[in-house]
Amino acid sequence: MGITKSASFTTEQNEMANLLKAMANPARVAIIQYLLKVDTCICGDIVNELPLAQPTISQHLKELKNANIIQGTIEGKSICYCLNKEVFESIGRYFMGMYIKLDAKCC
Amino acid sequence: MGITKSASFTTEQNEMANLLKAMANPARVAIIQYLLKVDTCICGDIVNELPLAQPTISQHLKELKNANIIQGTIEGKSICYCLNKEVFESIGRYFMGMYIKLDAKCC
DNA sequence: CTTTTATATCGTAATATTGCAATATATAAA
DNA sequence: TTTATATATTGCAATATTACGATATAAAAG
Repeated sequence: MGITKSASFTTEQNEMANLLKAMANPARVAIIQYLLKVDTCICGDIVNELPLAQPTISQHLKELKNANIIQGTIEGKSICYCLNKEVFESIGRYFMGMYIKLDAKCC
Repeated sequence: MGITKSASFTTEQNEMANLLKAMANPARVAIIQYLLKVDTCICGDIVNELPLAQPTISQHLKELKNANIIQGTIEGKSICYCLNKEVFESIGRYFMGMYIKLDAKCC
């Protein structure tokens, strides 16, 4: 039905799925990589960096903000965005933890 | 348009987005966690573990297989599934790498 | 061969996502 | 105040995802 049966799963499972979903789009991957590359708060120029219309990017930024992956501060008439470090540590540990627990041998 | 402009982004960006998308669903998060928990190849009992119908789980397993996150081997009339270790190392490193590069200070 | 068990595929309904034009809002500059 | 610049919101069309009943396939058991 296009609707995910969230109620059937744990809060942790739903939260992880939502966080991953917020990153699971090439435009948002590109935004994250760009924010990492410039290594500082950037004001405004994300729109010029990506081959998408301004409303589309605004929408992607909103989703990243909702997922707490980025934060934005109003700076005059533009907005400064940057990545939230803790989120990347948390996801990184999640996956590295799985990797370490996993056995090398498989079926 | 519901269609992602994949052609506008790099192969790496699209591949990362696809890999994350394959994990970005609570049912698939639950499947991955279950496969990790049992810590061995399991044959058949995923359907009994999750509150979803058999065709739905079959579909989720197919998506995980397509993304190379799990692999399945035919074992008589059932199928043995297990997680692909490399994928988790690769994603883990991706996020930990970002975490390390990130500056503590933000806007 | 027939039945049982395990899994896959098809078809379809409900809902979600993506992208953008048009437009709104808000601040800064003139 | 008027204009320019930056970002957000609305509304909508195109497409994707999720879930499942019905059915198909495939191997093992009887």
